[in-house]
Amino acid sequence: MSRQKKATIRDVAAAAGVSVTTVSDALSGKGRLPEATRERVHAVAEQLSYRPSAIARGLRSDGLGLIAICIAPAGGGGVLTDVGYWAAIVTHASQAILSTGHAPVLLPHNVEMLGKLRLPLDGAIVVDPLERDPVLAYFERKRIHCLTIGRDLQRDSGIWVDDDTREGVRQLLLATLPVGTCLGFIRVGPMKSYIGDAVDGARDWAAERGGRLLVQAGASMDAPQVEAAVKALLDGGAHALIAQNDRLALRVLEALRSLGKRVPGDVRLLSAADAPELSRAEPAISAAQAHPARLAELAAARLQDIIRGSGDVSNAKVPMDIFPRASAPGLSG
Amino acid sequence: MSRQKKATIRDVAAAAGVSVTTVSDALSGKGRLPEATRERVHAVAEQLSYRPSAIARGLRSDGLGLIAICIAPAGGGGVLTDVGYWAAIVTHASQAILSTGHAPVLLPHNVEMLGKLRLPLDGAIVVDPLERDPVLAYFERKRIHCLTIGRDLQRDSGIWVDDDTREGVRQLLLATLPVGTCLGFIRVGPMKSYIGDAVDGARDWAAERGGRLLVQAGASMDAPQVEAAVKALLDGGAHALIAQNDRLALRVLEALRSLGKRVPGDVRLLSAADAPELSRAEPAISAAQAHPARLAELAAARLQDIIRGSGDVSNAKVPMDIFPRASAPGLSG
DNA sequence: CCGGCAAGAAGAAACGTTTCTTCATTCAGG
DNA sequence: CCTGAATGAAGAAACGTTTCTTCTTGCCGG
Repeated sequence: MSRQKKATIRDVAAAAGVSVTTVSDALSGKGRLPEATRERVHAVAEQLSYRPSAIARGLRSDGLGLIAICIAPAGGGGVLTDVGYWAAIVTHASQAILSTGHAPVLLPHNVEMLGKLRLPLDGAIVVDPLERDPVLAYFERKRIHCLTIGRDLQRDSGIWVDDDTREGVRQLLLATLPVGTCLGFIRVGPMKSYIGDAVDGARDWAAERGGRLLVQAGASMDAPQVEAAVKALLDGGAHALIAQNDRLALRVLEALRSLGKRVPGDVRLLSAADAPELSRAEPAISAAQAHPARLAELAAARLQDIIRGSGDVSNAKVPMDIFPRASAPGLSG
Repeated sequence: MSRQKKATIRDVAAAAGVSVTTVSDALSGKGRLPEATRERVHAVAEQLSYRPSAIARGLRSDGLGLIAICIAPAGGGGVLTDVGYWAAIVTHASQAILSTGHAPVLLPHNVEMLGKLRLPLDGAIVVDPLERDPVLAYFERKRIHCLTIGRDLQRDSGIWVDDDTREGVRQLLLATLPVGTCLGFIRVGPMKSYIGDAVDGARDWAAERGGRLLVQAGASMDAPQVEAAVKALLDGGAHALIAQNDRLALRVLEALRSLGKRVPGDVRLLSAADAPELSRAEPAISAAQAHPARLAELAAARLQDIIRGSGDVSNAKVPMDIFPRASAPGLSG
C-alpha cells in the first residue's frame, strides 16, 4: 500500500472543475457562490482527504498568532510546582490571549528546546522568571516581543506585571505578629521576584515593629531538609515562621509537628502565598493571597500593546489580600 | 514614531549586495561562502533587525513538525489535577517527541480553542481521554494523526498506550486483602480508562477471593463530599477502601480520621495510583504504580510510526508495580 | 594552452494558500 | 436597445523562505 501524496487546493479545484479561488471561498465561507458549488467543493475535498495547509495560510494572511507561555521552574526537584497558581495563570492567560485573537501555546522553559522548535511566535509571556532568565534572554535575542509575570531580579529592562508581594507580606505580618517578634523566613529553590519581595516585606515589618528577621534557605522541599531549616531558625530564636509559598508552608507545618512544636502556641506560621489547602490545614495557615487571574489578564493586554507597537506600555503591580488564620491569628484591634 | 516594516530576506540581500541564496546560506550555515561574506550578511541582518519568517521556512521546507499534547480534565473542580503524573507525562513525552525531530506543544483540551488556534499540527497525543472525547473526535475530523495515552472507553478505533491498571489493581488487592473482604471503591470525576480498569481489577479480585465490591462515586474532591462517600461505603460494610488515585486517597485518609476510623486497624486503605506523597503519609498508603515515562515514550514512538505511515501500529499495555505499605500491609507468606 | 575541479554566487522555481483585479453573463429599468 | 448592478468565477500575484540548477572565475596539472 503506497503513500498518497497530500492533496492541495489545486487538486481539489481540478477535481471539482473550479478555480482555486472558488475552492478557497467555498471552504472558508467567503466569496459569492451558489450553495450547489459550495457543496460540490466540500464533497470533493472530503473525497480527496484534503487538509488545508495552515502554514501556507499563515504565510499569506495573518501569521499564526502564536503567543508562548513559559513558566520558569521553581525549586523542589519537580518539573512543575506551585501548581494551583500555575494552573490559574495558564487558564486565565490563555483565555485573555485568545480574546485578543492570538493563540496561546504552553512551551517548555528550555532554551535548547525553544531553539529546536523555532516556532513563528508573535510574542511570549515568561512566568516567574529566574535571575538572568535564559529564556527571557533568548526571546530578546530572537526579537520576540516578551513580558514577564514576576520580574527577573537581575534585569533592568523589560515590561512586567507582578503581585505587590512586598506590601502584602508586610501587611500580613503587621496584622499577625506581636511587636519585637523574631521572625524566620524559609525559602527553597532559585531566587524569584516574589521571594525577594516577600523577604523585603518582612524586613519592612521588622524595621517598623522592632522585630528581628532570620532568613534560611532550605536545600530542597524534602522533609529532612525542611526540618533542618526549621530547626536552624528555631535555634536562632524565631517564634514565627513564614514560608515562601503554600507548599512549603505545609511542609514546614509537618516539620514543626515532628519537632514537637505547637502552632501557634510555640511558633506562629505564615505563608507568603495562599492556596485552598492552607485554609484546610490543621491549624489553618495565615497567608497573603496573590491574584493570578488579574496578573494574567494584565499581562496578556500589555503584550498585545507591545506587539501592536503602542508607545508607552508600563509595568503593573497588583495588590494582595491577607488572610490571618489560626496558625497566626490577627492581633486584636 | 512610525512603525518599521519588517525586513525580509530580500531587504538583507539588497543591503548586503548579495543574492537571497547567499543570505539564506550565510544565516543557516549552509552553502559555500567565505567567512567575510557571512559576517557581512550577519551584520546587515542585525542592523535591519531581520527576523526570518519561520512560517515561510516551514512552508518551503519541512513544516513545523508540531505535535500537540492535550490532557483531558479530571474531576475535582481544578483545571489540572493528578499533577505529578501529568508533569511526568509532559516531560517525558516532550523529550521523546523532540528526539524524533518534532516539536511538542502543550495545548488546552478544548475544541473551541483548538479550532481558533488552527495550528499546523502533524500529530497529537490525547492524555486520559474522556468517554467520547470531543478533542479526539476533533483531531479525527481534521485528519490530524492522533493516539491516546489511556483509552476512550466509548471508542473502538484509534491507537492507544495504557497502563495495565486492571492487572495492577488485582495484584495489589491479592497481595493486601484477606479473603472475603468487603472492598469499597471510591471514584470522583468523569469516567476514564484507568478508573474503569481499576474497578474491573477490583472485580477480578473479588471474584477470585470471595470478596464483595461496592463502588461509590463522590460528587467532588471537597472534604464533605469525600466524607459522605466514605461513610456510605463503611455503612455498606466495607473494611477496605481503594481510591482511584493518589490525591483522592489522601482525601479519603483525612475523611477516615474525621470519622474516627483507624487505618489499617478498622479500615485498610489503598490507591490505584501511586505518588511520593502516599509513602510520606501517616500511615504510608499502599498503591499500584503507573509508569508515565514508559507510557510517554511508547506513545511518541507510535505516533511517529503513524505519521510516517508505517503499516501496522499496535496498542501497548504497560505492567504496573505494586507497593504494599502500612495502610494495607502485605499478607504474610 | 587546455581541461577539470573547486569555490563563490545568482536566478528561478517551489511550497500552498489568500486576495485582489478583472471578466462574463444575466436581469431589470429607462 | 442600452446601461448599470448583481452574481459567479477565474487568473495572477503576493506572502518569505529554501533549494536546485547553472554560471563564472581562478588555480593547478598535464
